[in-house]
Amino acid sequence: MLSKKTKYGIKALTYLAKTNKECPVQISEIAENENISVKFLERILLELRKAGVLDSKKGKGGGYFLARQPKDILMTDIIRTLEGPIAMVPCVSLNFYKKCDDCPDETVCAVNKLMIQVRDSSLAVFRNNSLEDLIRS
Amino acid sequence: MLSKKTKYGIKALTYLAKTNKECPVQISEIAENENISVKFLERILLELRKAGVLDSKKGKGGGYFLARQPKDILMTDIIRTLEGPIAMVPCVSLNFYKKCDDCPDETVCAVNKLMIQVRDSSLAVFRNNSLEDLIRS
DNA sequence: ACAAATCCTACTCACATTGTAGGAAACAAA
DNA sequence: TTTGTTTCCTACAATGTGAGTAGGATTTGT
Ligand code: FES
Ligand code: FES
Repeated sequence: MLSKKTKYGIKALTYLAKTNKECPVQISEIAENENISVKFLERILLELRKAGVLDSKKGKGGGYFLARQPKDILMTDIIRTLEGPIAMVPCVSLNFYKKCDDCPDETVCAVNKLMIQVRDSSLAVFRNNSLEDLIRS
Repeated sequence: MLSKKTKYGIKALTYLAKTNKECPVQISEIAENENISVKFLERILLELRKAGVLDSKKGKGGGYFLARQPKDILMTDIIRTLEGPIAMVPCVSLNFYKKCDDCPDETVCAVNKLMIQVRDSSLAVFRNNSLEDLIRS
């Protein structure tokens, strides 16, 4: 199940991409338009900024704005930042690999082989969708 | 993240498919060979039986066995039984559809459109893999 | 009758998710 | 330089979910 955090993050980013403003957009504006708790969204946008997807400006007239062009922000970036691994088991994760404690040998593990296929197919979708693709469709 | 329940379920089923015995196999035997808590596995196999994937025999000499041929047991059956929806958001689930409470209109929701693609690609993998495919690879 | 196995419900415990509180730091404008 | 506005950051609370356990009821072969 997709976490609310990731869901809210995607919605906030699409909001920023759609309302293609020059000036920074405040958290409260995004939260209001997308029905998200202000304080929760605040933390989410902070994570996205630290990941280099967003940039921000403090003080009066401040707010958030995209750090790159929408076409250069891939879903893989967003998902990995907010949701974590794309793979369903740690042993097939490209960016968050970890051995499965309960499988003696992953080269003969049926779950491993199945989940590699699932990872690849999901990854293809996320890689193939930029923020621009999302607001176009 | 794939739950332990589903992971254990798949492993138990592949064990049954591999050790292609005539007689029923006891929970304790599967649990021991696959490093699974006996009582936890007991509940899992019960769910699979209720879903029609497994069948069982009680009393002495009893145990579990596949209800169908391995090639006729698809991953979609197993995942939906143990893990629940394949989709990452309820609004794109084929078998467990539910409206998203926080999205006013799913026809204009970017998350919805993205997750439909993810669902379709995952579904293709699960539909394309039977229990027989898993033990062959 | 007895032993061996599944069946079934309820319970506990640990952890993650979701959301909130409250202030510190930066910035612009008066 | 003061004031108000905004992001920044940490800690906390409430809730929900996952994982595993306990204990007995039921069925079945010998
Ligand atoms: S090795 Fe990771 S699922 Fe078996
Ligand atoms: S309608 Fe389900 S994610 Fe927006």
